[in-house]
Amino acid sequence: MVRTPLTPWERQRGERFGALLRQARGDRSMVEIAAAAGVSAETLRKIETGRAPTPAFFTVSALAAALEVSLDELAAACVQDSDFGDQALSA
Amino acid sequence: MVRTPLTPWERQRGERFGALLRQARGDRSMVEIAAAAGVSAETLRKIETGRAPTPAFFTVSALAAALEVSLDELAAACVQDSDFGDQALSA
DNA sequence: CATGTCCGTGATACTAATACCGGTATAAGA
DNA sequence: TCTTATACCGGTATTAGTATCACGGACATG
Repeated sequence: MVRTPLTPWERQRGERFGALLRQARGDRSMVEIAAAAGVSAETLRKIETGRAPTPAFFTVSALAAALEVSLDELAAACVQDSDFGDQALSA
Repeated sequence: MVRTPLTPWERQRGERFGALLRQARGDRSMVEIAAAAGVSAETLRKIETGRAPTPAFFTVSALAAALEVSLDELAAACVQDSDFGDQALSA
């Protein structure tokens, strides 16, 4: 095996991450935010639903800018409630 | 064409991003930082050399945590000197 | 009721990220 | 000199992100 498949923990983290983005989006439409971030609406939808659990850094950066949220807060919020911050280290 | 290939601008942004990470790493070794972040040394090297111009968000997040740098500062630093901050927006 | 629009979704296609392997170069130390 | 450690490079394999296409539901308007 060359590329490690995503662990269940990583997928759960992706779901939490997507939920955070959806919450930050509020009542604004997906296409509006996606257009503002320069990504396709389907990509945003996959990230929000957790079907793209590990999106690209600059994609997240653009979305965070469009949503006016902090990247550090996003990253921290995805790990805080799991209390497994170093799980990736043991893998 | 389904997935848009990386533009030259995106590759240059990746090079700047990698240079920032290398600068933040200082004299510490790649394997040390890579192990602390939970990624392979080859991945870190590719990101630093710009051969992986759009790394995953959580990969960058783990590296930033290992390097003790801010994600927001990293993202901002990659766009500041290019003066094309809204290039992705017009796409 | 028919039609058009907007939004979200599922399926598919294609590119890129990640990891492992081997080889090479350079520098420090025994 | 030989060994060791670090970093760079090329190739390969596999998974995953992203975009385009096509579909269905909601909602308004004719």
